[in-house]
Amino acid sequence: MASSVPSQERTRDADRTRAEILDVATREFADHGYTGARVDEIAAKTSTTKRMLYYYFGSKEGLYLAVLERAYAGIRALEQEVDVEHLPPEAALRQLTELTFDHHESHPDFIRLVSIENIHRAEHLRKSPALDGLAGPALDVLTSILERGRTAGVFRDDVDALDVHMLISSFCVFRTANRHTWSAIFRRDMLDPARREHYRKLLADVVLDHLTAR
Amino acid sequence: MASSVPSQERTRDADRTRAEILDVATREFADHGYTGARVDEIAAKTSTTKRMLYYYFGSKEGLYLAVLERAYAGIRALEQEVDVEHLPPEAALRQLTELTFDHHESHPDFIRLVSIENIHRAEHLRKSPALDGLAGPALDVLTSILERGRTAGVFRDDVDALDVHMLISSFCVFRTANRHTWSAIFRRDMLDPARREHYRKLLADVVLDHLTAR
Amino acid sequence: MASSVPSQERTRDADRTRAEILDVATREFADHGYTGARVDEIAAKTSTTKRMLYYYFGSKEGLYLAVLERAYAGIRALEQEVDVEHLPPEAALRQLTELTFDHHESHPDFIRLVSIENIHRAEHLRKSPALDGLAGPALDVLTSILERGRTAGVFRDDVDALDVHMLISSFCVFRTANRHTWSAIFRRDMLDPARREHYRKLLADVVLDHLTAR
Amino acid sequence: MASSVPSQERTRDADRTRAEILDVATREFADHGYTGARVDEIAAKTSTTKRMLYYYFGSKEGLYLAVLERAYAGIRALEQEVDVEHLPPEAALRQLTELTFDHHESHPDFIRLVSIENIHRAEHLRKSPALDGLAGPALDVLTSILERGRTAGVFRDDVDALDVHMLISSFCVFRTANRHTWSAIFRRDMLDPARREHYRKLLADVVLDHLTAR
DNA sequence: CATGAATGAGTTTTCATTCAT
DNA sequence: AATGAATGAAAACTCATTCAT
Repeated sequence: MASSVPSQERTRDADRTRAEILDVATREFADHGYTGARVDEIAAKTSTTKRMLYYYFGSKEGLYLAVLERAYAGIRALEQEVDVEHLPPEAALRQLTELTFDHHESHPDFIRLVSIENIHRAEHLRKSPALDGLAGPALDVLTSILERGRTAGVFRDDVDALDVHMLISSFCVFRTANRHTWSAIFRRDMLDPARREHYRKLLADVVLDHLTAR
Repeated sequence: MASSVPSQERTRDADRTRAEILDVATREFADHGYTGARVDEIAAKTSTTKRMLYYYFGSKEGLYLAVLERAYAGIRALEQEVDVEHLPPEAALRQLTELTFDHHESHPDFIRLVSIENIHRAEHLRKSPALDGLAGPALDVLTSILERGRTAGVFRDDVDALDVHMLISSFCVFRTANRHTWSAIFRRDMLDPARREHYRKLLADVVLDHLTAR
Repeated sequence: MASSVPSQERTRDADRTRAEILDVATREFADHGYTGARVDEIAAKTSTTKRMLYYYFGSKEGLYLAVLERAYAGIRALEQEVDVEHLPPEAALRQLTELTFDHHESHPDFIRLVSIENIHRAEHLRKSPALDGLAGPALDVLTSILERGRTAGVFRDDVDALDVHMLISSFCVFRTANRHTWSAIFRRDMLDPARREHYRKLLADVVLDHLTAR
Repeated sequence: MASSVPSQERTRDADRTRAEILDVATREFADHGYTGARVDEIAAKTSTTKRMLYYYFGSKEGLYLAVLERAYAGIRALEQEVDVEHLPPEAALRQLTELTFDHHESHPDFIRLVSIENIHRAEHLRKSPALDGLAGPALDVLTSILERGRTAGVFRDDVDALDVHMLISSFCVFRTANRHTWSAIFRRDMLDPARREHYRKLLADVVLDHLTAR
């Protein structure tokens, strides 16, 4: 039966091949940076060949771009998971913060890719249409929570949703992105599972303390 | 005068050559990453030749290491500038936070180097003796301020100096390190001079709100 | 015919390329030593490029190793040529000695490579599996001849096959390996064809005189 | 007193410096070959500097030549040590053979230099006047012994002194020069002190067996 | 769609030698 | 007679990409 649906078969294989290449490439780019990653190495770790890689993605840069876009696309999922509209503003904000925290922790490759892309001044990301509409979803939930909080009189009214997002992101990103130099200098692993809960609560406290101050 | 002391002259020239190479190399490594930086390019932007670069630093990695060590050494200067012992704890903490903020803003190359070094899992930094004693100075002032604040009853007593330092650093580093992807997505330049004061105050507020909460 | 079997064709081309590189490299390494040989020069004398050389052999050392292994492998052929079992011991020993003599004379590159490898304290050869089982074949025939000679009472019984092999080898190797300094000092070319027969007989006589002495 | 004879002083220092450089250079050239030896390395292992090396020997080749000439000059000493005229021919030949054997064993660096020079087809040695008159002394004693032996009727009369010298040299040189590949293949160290006497006697026996055969 | 072989331009590194003092 | 710094040419090696089949 399978052999009677060659085109679908082929397509499914093609998708599988593409996905495999992207998986491997994500790991390699995240591990060694854009320049540091080796096309040969990526191909070798794949069940296909280098030729396929060029067939599907055109060039090293094309492959990197595809990796980057897929990584950002995966991130959008966060917002859809969130359902905090029914919670009171403070609880909702705490939960969103913690969800963001969890999300960063479970996507270290993505954070490394972002670091790498920043080293390259986001020249690839900027050219990509993948980020269109990435800002909205990321902020909508937060904006709504802050709104409710302000209306309810529990949140200060001089704060910007994007700044709160920046505060949360900076902590979450830093914890993963700067893990190695931090541990080299301060002998403390910010990703030590034993301290996870501590950091998770610390961040939420910091955010709420600021929003509810005075 | 100087020209009458030949041996010093020679030494000074060598130091000047070394320093010039390090200046250029810092820029190039910060700009393009370790792998992305080109020894040829570094040499070309120098008044000496590629050969000298190997004469002084042995290899590309040796040069990168020297750049990294010098960059971290320059950071130690911060702590010596700080003199907040005479201020009341809250004012002192605010000032230390702002000084740290300023310091990061004025050393973008250093922050890029740190990002790059994290991509490499701090393998170079870890091997270097340059980071010995880097932790202490960075935390001593903060520890003392927190102590005073706790004694005076104005600061909570369940906070770790290193965590406060992490909170401050994460914001300062993120603002510079993730500038480009942030701006690509949210269309807001975190380094826009017009928003500088805003962020500077925001961070200090956040830190103080948390320390003085309840 | 061959052109109708593409995969074999490809393989054969690759083998041909490999073999060509090895041929040229053997000459160059034998001529100038390991350090003295130039990768660029080897490549230039090839119908391919330097890149291919690295593609197949990984590094200059890898290429040298391949050259060395192939050279030693070629030597094993000697033992298979020898068929002296039907001769009486003395005639057999004389013939084996002369065959060894001939073999060395016709493989000057091999002897040079061995000299070179000794300068490097056999560090490459020692790491190579190519020499496994090289000792056996080289000695089996000789051992058998000596045995027969002893049994027949024509050879002394206090001689070691390996020592006889050493005696023969030293003369044959020296004649080629030290040709140049010898000729510079004594004005006599040990490889002069006119003296070939003389040396060939001399060696066999020396070996037999010792084996049959008393 | 010493300081009152500056020119002699200087000369003596100069000689000492020259000698030290030659000592180090001999080791380095013998260890790594002509191309493999590094001028920097030689200078570094010296108590003087690279400049001195060029001052005294002009170039790497000049230094190598000086090393080679000194090494050959040292060899000439052998013949002066020998005093076998009072011994009967057979004993004299045995003793000369053993002396030659001992001499080679105690000059491994010289033998390595000879191998190296042969790799370079004796191009340096040939240009050097150092070898003039090297042949004579080396053969005079042997020639005289053979003469006496022939006259006495104990030695065959169809042997050439130079061929006997070649027979002796080949064994002695091979034992040192090919030590490493031999041991790699046959697992027997030809320089093992425990086998020294054995080889020493073997060679003398072989030489005498041939000379006295029939 | 697949595959090993091939390529050219570039990248790091090395080395004997010389210069300024 | 001495020294650290400097140099240019060459050597080893790498990489993204394409070709032939």
